[in-house]
Amino acid sequence: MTSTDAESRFSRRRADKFGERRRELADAALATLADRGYARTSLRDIAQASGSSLGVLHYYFRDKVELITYCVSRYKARCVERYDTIAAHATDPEELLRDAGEGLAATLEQDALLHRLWYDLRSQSLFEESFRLDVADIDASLERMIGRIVDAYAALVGVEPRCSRGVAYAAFDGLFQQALLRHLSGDPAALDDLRAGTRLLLTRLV
Amino acid sequence: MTSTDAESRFSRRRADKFGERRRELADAALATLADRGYARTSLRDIAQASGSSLGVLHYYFRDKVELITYCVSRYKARCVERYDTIAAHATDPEELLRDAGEGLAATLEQDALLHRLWYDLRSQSLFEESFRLDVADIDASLERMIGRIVDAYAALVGVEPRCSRGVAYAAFDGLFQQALLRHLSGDPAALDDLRAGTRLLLTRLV
DNA sequence: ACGAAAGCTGGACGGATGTCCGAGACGGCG
DNA sequence: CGCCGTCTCGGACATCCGTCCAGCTTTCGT
Repeated sequence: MTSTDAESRFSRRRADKFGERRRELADAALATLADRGYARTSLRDIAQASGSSLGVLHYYFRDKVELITYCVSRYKARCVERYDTIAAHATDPEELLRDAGEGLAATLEQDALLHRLWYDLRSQSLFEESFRLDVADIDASLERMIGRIVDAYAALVGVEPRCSRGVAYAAFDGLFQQALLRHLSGDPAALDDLRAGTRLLLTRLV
Repeated sequence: MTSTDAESRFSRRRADKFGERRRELADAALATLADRGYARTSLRDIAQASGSSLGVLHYYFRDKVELITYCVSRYKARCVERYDTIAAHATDPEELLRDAGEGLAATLEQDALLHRLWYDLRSQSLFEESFRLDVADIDASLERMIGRIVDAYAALVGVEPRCSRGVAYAAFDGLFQQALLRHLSGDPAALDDLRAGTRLLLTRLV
């Protein structure tokens, strides 16, 4: 055990400043990651953007992998929270169709860079095995969220969903990814097409 | 103009050994990219894997960006060719449903690493603007291919497709991407689920 | 108020990367 | 054979990266 072992330092206290600073640094790192992308973000970028230094990063995180992993797991929490707000509280099918499309379009517009980071990290996980577990966790939580919307719509129209959650999530994810691509390329119709596509997929898949 | 300007050297000849060697090197580079991923591939990796040297790469390509861009455009040609073989020649709907699912599953299994590279490059294009045009070209050609399958199926059952090509491609792409993720993670059911998902999407979307 | 622990700083280090170049090898033509 | 343009090699170079550390300042318990 070296004197810079983050683990032992952490366990030495209760639930304190140390974890708080870790979260603070991780959030700053997340902003930089979202801005530059995984492959182009160095520890120096993160340090500079967060107003700290290289030493601080290594003081709170054993190495870059631990930092990124911690960032991703925190990012996951944000994702789930973000998507859960879309869990439409509609009382009739038409309202839910509108809410679902509107929710997806809203998060696409507001958090475009975070979604971009998500697709970046998911692609990286195809090459870097150390990311796979966290990525699979996020993917599963997103699948559950789409599943809730599909189930809710099916219940409102009084039928059972006619496709698996996996297929439904895959289709919506593809739709969302294409919309993100076009939105970031400056296509003004991307958001409206996402709304229309959401409505179409939802009515056809259940 | 320096003595290493690939452009002028190229125009100095007809259509000759120079272009041929470029293609040869680009194909070797493509294999390395597919193996290690964009972010983890260096010029030294490419040189070593292709049995050449750093100097040769810089002799035939001005810099790394030109190499990668040329690789991607060549990769696009492969992609289109590959996907065009799926253009099912079926004579009845049931046969096309089977052929389409079988074709997607076959290319997913045989060319998994190339498809992985495609999703990697498409993610990178969200950050690196210089890739966007080529990526958009590939995306458009893939959308056309899915469109042909959808149109063919609709014609065989005697109706007009009930969704835009964009939505259809987005849904199939999401399905394929999820299948790739699971296939590369060792999920043995990924291929069968892709076949089933293809059938489901095709019948629901037209 | 004092000393120890925690927190932080800036830079040093070895290694990897993209770029570039000098020198040699190859191959066709005079 | 001898020459010269084409091609290739391996290394030099500056830069950037992740890691690590010696020493400084701040915080806090006693």
